[in-house]
Amino acid sequence: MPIRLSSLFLRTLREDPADAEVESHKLLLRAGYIRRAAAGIYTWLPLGLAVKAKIEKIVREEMAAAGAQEVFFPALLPRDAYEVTGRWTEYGDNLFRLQDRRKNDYLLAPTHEEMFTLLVKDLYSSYKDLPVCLYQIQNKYRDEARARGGLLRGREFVMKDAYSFDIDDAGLEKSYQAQRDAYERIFQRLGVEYVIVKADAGAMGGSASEEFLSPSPIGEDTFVRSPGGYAANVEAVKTPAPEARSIEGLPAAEVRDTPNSSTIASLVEAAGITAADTLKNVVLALVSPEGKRSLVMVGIPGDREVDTKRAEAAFSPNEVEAATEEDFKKYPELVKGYIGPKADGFVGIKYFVDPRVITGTSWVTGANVEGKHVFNFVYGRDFEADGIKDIAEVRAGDPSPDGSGPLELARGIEIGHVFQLGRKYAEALDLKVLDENGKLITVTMGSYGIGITRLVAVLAEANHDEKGLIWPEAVSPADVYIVAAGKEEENYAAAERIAYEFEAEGKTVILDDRPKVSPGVKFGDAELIGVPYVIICGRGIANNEVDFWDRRSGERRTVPLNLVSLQL
RNA sequence: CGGGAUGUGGCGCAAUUUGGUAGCGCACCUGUUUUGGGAACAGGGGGCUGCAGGUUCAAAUCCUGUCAUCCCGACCA
Repeated sequence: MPIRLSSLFLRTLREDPADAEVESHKLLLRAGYIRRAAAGIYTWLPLGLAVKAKIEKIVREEMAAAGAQEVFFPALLPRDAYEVTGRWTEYGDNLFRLQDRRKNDYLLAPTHEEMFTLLVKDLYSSYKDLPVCLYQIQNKYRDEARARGGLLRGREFVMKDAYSFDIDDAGLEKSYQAQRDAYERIFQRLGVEYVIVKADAGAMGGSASEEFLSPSPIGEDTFVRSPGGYAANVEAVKTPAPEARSIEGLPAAEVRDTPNSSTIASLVEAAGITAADTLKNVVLALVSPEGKRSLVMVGIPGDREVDTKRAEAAFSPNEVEAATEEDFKKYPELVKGYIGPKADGFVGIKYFVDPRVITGTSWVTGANVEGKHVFNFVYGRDFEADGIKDIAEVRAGDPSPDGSGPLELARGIEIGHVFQLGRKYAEALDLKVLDENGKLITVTMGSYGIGITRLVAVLAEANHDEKGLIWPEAVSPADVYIVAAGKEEENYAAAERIAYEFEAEGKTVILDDRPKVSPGVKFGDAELIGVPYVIICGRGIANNEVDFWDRRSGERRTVPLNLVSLQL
């Protein structure tokens, strides 16, 4: 049966809703795909549901092809499982918590690692059962501090999450590759542009991790790529260290007066050097998961700022904050504005340096005395560090870690994430199986996510013009959109006939059979709703002709009625 | 959580400065005419102005509190 606009639950809007900012959000609301129920929570209308179902269908087909089996967990979970892994507390304010009538704690699941792990533990106990890969397509709940962009970052959203279970690392590698390949096929079939970037795996304690980003100026993730094909999330970029140089013959370190030069800018101005010649020593406060606060100092080239995300990744699982006045008070040795590395170090403060600070490099840096800096301060001769921390900002033009050329910075929307979790959850939840020698071994896991509802937004974002949406064929709510225009009965009859012909061929049809609606309104709605092919049954019907519109190219042509079905 | 802004029929907005009891466009309903680019005319339905207090003869408007929403930032397995 064609979807009839005369009875479809739909109301299109002529004006942009005031609280929508990004195009996909505006258009999905205007074209009647979704309605806002609360901040970051959306109701799906028939058209929206059709698009979502198309995406899910493709995902299911490719998951099956990759050997994954579908299950379905509750979204409402008891506290227990999350207590074992510590996430009941660790997840913080982002977790939706609630109680039942007996005051037992529950949560709305933000993710399901625990449940999958426990399910496999529940049913399997032999290496012969593995590998196995399970997935679900499910609502997730995260009480985001700030939902944004409509479907782009919601507090309730649909995610496909898959988990692989293997007995060893080689198996995990294979399972990971199978999912990664499936993701490539899924995104290709959906017609969505994507870049696979290396991601930082630190926080989750696993090893390999890659994100699928869809490049977009409204993306929340910044990534880098090189002409030679390197791509990584900024958090994961490893700054290449230059070759160590000889210390021989370098001028001796020299403390000079540099009054009123407590900032890099004023120092550069006063000393006639460049910011890149200076070593900026940033004091950071680390807050451990247990809430303990400690200070560290990191020396980075003076022309760069600290990238908070990179710092968080480098010091994970600690949280990183700027040191406060109170922190400084506890360490009177630190002379603000003139802080520098000390041969014997500061008591209680670890000192790290940027990877670019290597043996033989010479710096201008603080002398730990008000109004003085030390020049020709050479790493490996005059000072050392406790280690390397790569927390400085990455800039366009920086060399790629693999030597494949200068990096370019771009924004992207995360649409998928594949991740070798390893044994973190299996260990925490005691998921073990017997191996062929009858010995218990811990299972190793992979985790693979695709943001289904986010994909609706990403596809809308990438496929629209000023008139409305233009869906890729694979996800369009229908294959063809037929408009009965004009008032003549035969136009409506012809539209009906064509609709049933397409349906008979297995195509899905939206039929605008609304009586007494002017052609302009119908054309406008057709363009707004965005089915890629539109057929107009109007004044041409008298000559057995219809108009065929290609929504994407804008091409319009008149075709004989009997050849209509050949157009698709 | 910090900064900014906004809450008025389904949607977009006005009236708030200067208190006087809510209006316009779209959408919706009825009728007539109209039908290839968001028709015309006539008639009509729908709003405790986010909520709670307060001031006042009188509050959408002033005051206090509170809640919510949006944007920027922080945060975001």
